[in-house]
Amino acid sequence: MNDLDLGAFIKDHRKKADLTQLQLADLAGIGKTTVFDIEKNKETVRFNNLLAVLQVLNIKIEFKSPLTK
Amino acid sequence: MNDLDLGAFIKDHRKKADLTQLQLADLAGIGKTTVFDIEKNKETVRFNNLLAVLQVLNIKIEFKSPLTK
DNA sequence: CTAAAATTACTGCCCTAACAGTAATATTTA
DNA sequence: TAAATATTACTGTTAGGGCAGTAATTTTAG
Repeated sequence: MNDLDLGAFIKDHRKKADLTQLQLADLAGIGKTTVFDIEKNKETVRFNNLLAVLQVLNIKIEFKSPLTK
Repeated sequence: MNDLDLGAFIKDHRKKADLTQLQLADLAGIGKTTVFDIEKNKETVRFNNLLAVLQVLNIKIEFKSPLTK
């Protein structure tokens, strides 16, 4: 599917936002362990936690199919 | 963020693929209850389970930020 | 180099997502 | 219409994600 390294992508954006993992976790309202897991590409994280992180970093998520392309 | 109704979006694609929830669940390797939850927009589902469903339906996920736009 | 900060890693507990089974509705088909 | 199928809903059990706390390692700042 998307072989993008989402963890690295998020980490990069966090750095550019000048946030530590703990700060990002607090802003997203989740635990620091979860932020760490997400940046480590742990896919078993809950979708809402991932969304919370993306929202803080102003990253939008899009879904595309051959139908909607 | 994306105020798309992801559940309805997935359901629509499942219908177009002519799959029942149970068939989709089996193809994705997850339980039928989880498919039901996803179509009901339960955001606390695990990201990997959502990805499995998207993959079966040939839906790609993209992440966009003002930086990568 | 040294000190401070951040990241990575591990632990144990709690909570709940995931699941199969079942049943009640809803929808589709004959 | 009735029968078959699919969806929605609920339940009890189980596996593991989430979390704070802690500590070790790495990175950054002075």
